[in-house]
Amino acid sequence: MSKRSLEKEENSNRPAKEPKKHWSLGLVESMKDPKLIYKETKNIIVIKDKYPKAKIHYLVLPREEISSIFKLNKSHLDLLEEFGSVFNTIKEEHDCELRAGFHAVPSMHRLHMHVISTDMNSPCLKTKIHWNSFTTSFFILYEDLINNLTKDGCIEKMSNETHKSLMSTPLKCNQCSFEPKNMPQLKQHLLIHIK
DNA sequence: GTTCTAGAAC
DNA sequence: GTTCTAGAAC
Repeated sequence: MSKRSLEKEENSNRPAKEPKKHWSLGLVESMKDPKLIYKETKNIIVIKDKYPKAKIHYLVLPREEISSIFKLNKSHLDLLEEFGSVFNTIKEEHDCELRAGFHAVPSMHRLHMHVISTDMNSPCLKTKIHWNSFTTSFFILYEDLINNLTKDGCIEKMSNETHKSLMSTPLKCNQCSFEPKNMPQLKQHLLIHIK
């Protein structure tokens, strides 16, 4: 008698034919989820980050299928100008300091600009990589990206060496000179900066 | 991107 | 013994 292998479907309600999508397409899926959409315009959708790394954390994405910052050229400057307008609008709607920028090495598909508050106070902020991806030059500020694109006509890829080096940067508070020993100590320390 | 967890660090 | 980090995930 042959042994029947068990189906390894995560969701048994979903038709088995539907292939499981790769995690890196998660943002494209999230853009379709009304529960996650914060606001939208003709060319842009703003969603709430599913794993926010601060009290406020949104993602600004184009409806156009631009996979990452590396597909950008000068023809996209108008679209990016709209990113800036959306950022200004979001700032008007919030009482806290907000920063806008892009990860130098994005993990997820679809060009996305992070709009994140400086408190960095969130249960989803867990690792050194999380921290360094928002507090080192791995985080390309919106204005810097515009300047680089205007100057070079494209966004240069970061070398693996630079990437590795930035991710292993020793922890340092983003609001003072404190250098915590580890992540729990950093997270505890961040609380003193909350008004 | 997150989850899980082995083993390093304490 | 417990806390914490960091690498694999087919």
